[in-house]
Amino acid sequence: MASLAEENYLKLIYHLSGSGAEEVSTNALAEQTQTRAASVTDMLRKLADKNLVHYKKYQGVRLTPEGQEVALQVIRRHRLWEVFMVEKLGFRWDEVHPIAEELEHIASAELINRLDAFLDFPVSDPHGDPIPTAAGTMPSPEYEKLCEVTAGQRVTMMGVSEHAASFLQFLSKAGLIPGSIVSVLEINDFDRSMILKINESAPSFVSYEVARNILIKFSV
Amino acid sequence: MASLAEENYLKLIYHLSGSGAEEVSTNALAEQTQTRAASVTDMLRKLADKNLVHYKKYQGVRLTPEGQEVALQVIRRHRLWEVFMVEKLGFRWDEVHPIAEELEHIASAELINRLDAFLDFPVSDPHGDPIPTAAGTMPSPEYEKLCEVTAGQRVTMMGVSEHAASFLQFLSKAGLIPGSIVSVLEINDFDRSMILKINESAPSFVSYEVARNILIKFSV
DNA sequence: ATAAAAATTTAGGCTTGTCTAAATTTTTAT
DNA sequence: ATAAAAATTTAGACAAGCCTAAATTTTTAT
Ligand SMILES: [Mn+2]
Ligand SMILES: [Mn+2]
Ligand SMILES: [Mn+2]
Ligand SMILES: [Mn+2]
Repeated sequence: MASLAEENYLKLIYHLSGSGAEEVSTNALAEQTQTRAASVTDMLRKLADKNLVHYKKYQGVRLTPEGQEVALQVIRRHRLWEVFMVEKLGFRWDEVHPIAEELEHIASAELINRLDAFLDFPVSDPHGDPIPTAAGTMPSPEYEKLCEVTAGQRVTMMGVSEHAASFLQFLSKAGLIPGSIVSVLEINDFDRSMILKINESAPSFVSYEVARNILIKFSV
Repeated sequence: MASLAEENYLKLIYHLSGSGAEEVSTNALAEQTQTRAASVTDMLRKLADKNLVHYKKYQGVRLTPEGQEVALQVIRRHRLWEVFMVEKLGFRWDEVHPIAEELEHIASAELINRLDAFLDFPVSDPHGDPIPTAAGTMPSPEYEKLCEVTAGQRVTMMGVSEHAASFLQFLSKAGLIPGSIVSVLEINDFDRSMILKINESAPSFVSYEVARNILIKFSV
């Protein structure tokens, strides 16, 4: 039904709107799609004609329920393929995103549901992002940012909010991957950098910029 | 490099040319692609400009070495995904072709080579068709047609030369799948139909039309 | 050897998704 | 409250892939 380009726009609108909460601007979409604002305007009109977005000229855009459903399906496919590539094919978590960008457009529901079962119904992808259900709902686990943890606390690494390959590679090297147990040994007041103990290995240093992009939950 | 449409043309030219042996006509391509001859002509000019086919007006088309390499890659991807769907996801062999038509266009070589390893380097797909190597060569096992077997002989079912879902479903019901051991009990001279014993089950009847599309090798 | 038939190509056009340049609307700053 | 700046839309264009209708070339049948 929705073309590849349309699916990409819908997915992007979902992400940029904060899961559908706010309006998304034409320029924000143009920046992320690597296209020009004029091209975005054209597409928004088409999506509005198909009832996939609410769009009023100059007023930004948001997903309709139909548009959100398409977006969530695409995100579900993307994240399941990422799990497949990491868990079954042995890819690293910093390698899979660009390939998932292509695989996410293979539409067969039968394929995706069987893949889901084959992977044992994972609830999150290799980066800790939740996987929408077949029924089209997005689980929203409540994680904190590592930068908000106080010294002396022990937390579990749950995911990232920044997906750049270089960032992910840095985290792997530090042993900071989902599931890692992290104790905050020390926080430097001046720049909010942290010294962490990760899974019983030697203490390591992370900047505020890094800590801000790590999602954690407090260990019970 | 090659677009999705281009990949489909190249793959089709490969198949219709008998693995590159003969020239393919515009009309033959138009019929299979469900497009008009005029559209095929347009595409052939584009493919010729990119040095993927040899094309002379009114004289038909054949693949260049470059074109053949692309075609074999696409066929390799198609067949590996079919193995994946049947072996890992539990699809039936009559269900996977349309989905593989989409998956075959995901280009990542890394993905395909890892998938190949994950599947234990299969040499043929669920229909018995050989899988081109990563290096771009097509294995060509030499199979006979079941219709050429004489009464009393015992053979192994190796594949099919007709891929229609209805045909594949019929074969499954009869237990005629790759690997089955088949003894030809009787051949009816009049219509060349056969009575077979398949894997020790009760004798079953197949028409010449069916036997003609089953590939076998003689058991050693 | 020719005329009819079949195959193929050319000409002109359409849709999707993109572009640049120009016009318009909204926002921001005085 | 305006004027400048920023954001957005409109206008006109283009490539990819497809279409129909008409022209051309090749093949087949007399
Ligand atoms: Mn991703
Ligand atoms: Mn995409
Ligand atoms: Mn197939
Ligand atoms: Mn295809």
